[in-house]
Amino acid sequence: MTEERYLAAYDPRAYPPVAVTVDVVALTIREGALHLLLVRRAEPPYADFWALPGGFVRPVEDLDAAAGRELAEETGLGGDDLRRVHLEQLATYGTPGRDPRMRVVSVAYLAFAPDLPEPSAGTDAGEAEWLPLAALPSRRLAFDHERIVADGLERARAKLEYTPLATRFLGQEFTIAELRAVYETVWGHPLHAGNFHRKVLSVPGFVESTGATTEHGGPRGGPRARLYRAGDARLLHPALLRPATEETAR
Amino acid sequence: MTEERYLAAYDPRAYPPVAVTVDVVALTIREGALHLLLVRRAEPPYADFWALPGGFVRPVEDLDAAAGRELAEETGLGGDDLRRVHLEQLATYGTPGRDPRMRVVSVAYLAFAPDLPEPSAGTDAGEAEWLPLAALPSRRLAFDHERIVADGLERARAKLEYTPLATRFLGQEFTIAELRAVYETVWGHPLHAGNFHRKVLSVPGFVESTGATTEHGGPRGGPRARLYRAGDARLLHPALLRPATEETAR
DNA sequence: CTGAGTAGTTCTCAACCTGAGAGGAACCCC
DNA sequence: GGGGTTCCTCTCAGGTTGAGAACTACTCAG
Repeated sequence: MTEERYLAAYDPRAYPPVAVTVDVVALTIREGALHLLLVRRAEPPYADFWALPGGFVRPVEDLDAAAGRELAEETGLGGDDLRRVHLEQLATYGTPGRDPRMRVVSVAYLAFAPDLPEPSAGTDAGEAEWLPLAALPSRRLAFDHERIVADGLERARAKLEYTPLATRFLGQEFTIAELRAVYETVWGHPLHAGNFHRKVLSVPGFVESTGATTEHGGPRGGPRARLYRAGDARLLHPALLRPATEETAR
Repeated sequence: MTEERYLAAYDPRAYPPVAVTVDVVALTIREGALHLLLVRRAEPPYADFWALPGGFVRPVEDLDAAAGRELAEETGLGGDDLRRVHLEQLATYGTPGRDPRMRVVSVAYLAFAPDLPEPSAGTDAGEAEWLPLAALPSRRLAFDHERIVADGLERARAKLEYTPLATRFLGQEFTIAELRAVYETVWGHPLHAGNFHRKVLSVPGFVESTGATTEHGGPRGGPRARLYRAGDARLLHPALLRPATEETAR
């Protein structure tokens, strides 16, 4: 059996070393637009390029923990704030040559965060920023990070359909209109306010009422809105499907 | 920036080595039951335990290629047969201590295969077998492979909802009833034949008619069935949702 | 060869869900 | 105080789903 042959005959220490890293696609919504957390690289390769926050997994550290640590380091977030962030494994990228220095296998994570204070605040160094996604196409990222971001975005769009994770972009209490704005921002098209409202309230466990309303109406008028918090569902049934996008990815 | 500090100050060669492996959750349907490909380990750790087929990623080998190679080695499949198998990345498992020998990060893959000849046929050694999933609970697997299998099964069930991958469990041509049997097997409950039929034919690109029918009726009677082949859709719109499973994973 | 049973396919009908539009009411700003 | 904006609810038509039944073509046992 090949596995056994390898385990027996093969001493990994004798082979070219492999490094394992984590990279985080961290998304948030600021001023109605999706933003991506990027850090500026100081050293080659790709010096001065922007890249996803990430780094080596430590010798005794779980992958999830490494991703959480990287996110905390770059955002300056800790404790409770960090606990409000959704973090999930996205995919693993390990094509030979993706890092010119050595074989690097990178486990990518996807994070949804509420609107946070400016990044890099807590950390020791370096430039970090929340980049509006609209500005991304004009910026080349290090390594294969553009592909990772694209995969992350697609995953994010899909996740909003069948999970209540849209609430992770918002504070503890939010209005249905704010929740709708999250969907519109991530999916990139407007939704019918009335139908969205009906649907959100009809899915069991998506949101629960706090009984309270906003203090004031909206800045441009309109009544006060009722406030909700996230419910206890982890999956939405029935799902909130996004309007058909013409071609079904044939 | 922490990543940079590491890259500069940190020589991975000086650290305890990390090994990267792939493991494959390969599923097929034989005699109306889901089966999982397992190999028997010859060497410690977990000698004599059954495990997922897998092994080290070679120094210059892409992750997907490594998974395909492991699958081919254990099934004795090659060329065209292998091309009919669906292979996708599942998730990555890297908790420290999951392999007692050293730090091992394993990239798991999920495969859907049509009913294949007995495994291990083409390979050089070792025991390999297709185990009916019903027999799995009574068997302890090596490492954290039970968890990986559980994750793979959940992914498989979800994938059948919104992709046409159920066809990958079947031959080039199949009847709607055979397709329905795949869904019933993977989801674990019976489906309404008439409604399933209507739905499959109404989703664009799921299946296309060959114009032919089976040579004979079924073994216990019934008319000949029309034959179809997989269509060109890669996503099902609208999806084929599985009946609500009581608790919505609250 | 015949009749009972099985299964593929189509149809019907009620229940539900969705998209689109409209309207009432609360609120902002001027 | 009035115009414009937004939250929330309602209505209605169209589509989809779940359940059941009908029709027909076939196999198998007798």
